Amino acid sequence: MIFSKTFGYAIRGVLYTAMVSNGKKVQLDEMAEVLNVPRHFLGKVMKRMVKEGVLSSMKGPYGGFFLNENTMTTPLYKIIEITGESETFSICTLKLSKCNSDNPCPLHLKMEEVRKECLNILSNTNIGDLLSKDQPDFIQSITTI
Amino acid sequence: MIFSKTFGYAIRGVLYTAMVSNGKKVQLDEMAEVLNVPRHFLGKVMKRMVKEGVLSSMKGPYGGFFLNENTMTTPLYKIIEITGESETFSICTLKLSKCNSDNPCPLHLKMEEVRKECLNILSNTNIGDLLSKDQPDFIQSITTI
DNA sequence: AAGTTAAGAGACATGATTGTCCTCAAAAAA
DNA sequence: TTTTTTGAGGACAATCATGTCTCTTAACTT
Repeated sequence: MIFSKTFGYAIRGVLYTAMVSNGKKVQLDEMAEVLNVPRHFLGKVMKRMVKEGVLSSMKGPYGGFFLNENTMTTPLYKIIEITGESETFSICTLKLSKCNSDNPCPLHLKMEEVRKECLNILSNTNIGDLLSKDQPDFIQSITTI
Repeated sequence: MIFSKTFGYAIRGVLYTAMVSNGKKVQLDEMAEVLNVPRHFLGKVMKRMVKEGVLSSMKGPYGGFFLNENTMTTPLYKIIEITGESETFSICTLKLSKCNSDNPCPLHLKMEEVRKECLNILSNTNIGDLLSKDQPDFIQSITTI
């Protein structure tokens, strides 16, 4: 499954915030540098996360991004929605808009199962799940591009 | 799985050729019109199919595209390769180039299985398989956009 | 041989995604 | 209240996928 770069940035941004902020807030500058992501672009991505309630932010000195009550339980699919990619799971592989179960293209059935499996993963995995593994070099795994 | 429009055009072009050509050849003009695809763009896609041996073509009057000994046994994955999308199956969901089984990103394991399943489908399905179903309105299913 | 028909191929146009730059707004510190 | 720090937001640039236009090349017909 190929999703946008934006999706990758979003996940990594949220995960990084969750990992390093123990009460304190994480600044965009730090985040962009450590994640090796264009700062202003990341800013817009994170802004959308905040707007949709996945994360919170505060301006001014000692401001930055921080977790809220939703963050850990946000399913990855929610982030797919926010980055505008939920159509991924309904768009026909051959890009036929009229393709569906009743009028399937020749690839429809075979692809349907893969699509569903992927949708299941993204719906049933949340941010907390990604963090809860005892991966010693977790930070490294999301910052090494 | 989202692949390019180009991939969709390629598959539909080859399938259409296989369906309507009984010995005779299929012209680009007809194909583009029936498939509802930009003519010159489709031309370039089909050209690549010919260059890679998936299909054959002939210029001049009564020329056009026609099947060859490879067409029916061409796995869909071959067309993925031709349209330059084989990286789909190795690119990390978070777009981390260093992500792999030894140094996995938090999503790596979960996505790996989906990716493998999809790769299996595309490797084990060929053009002939897509045609062999007795779908009465097959042509309609690949021409109705 | 000349004309016609079709694919091949290059140059350019458009649109979406990604990336950059500069300014604004809010929150804290001085 | 002024200054500083930080995210928010708009305008624009670069890149890549897709689409359009025009000319060239090859094969057949006359």
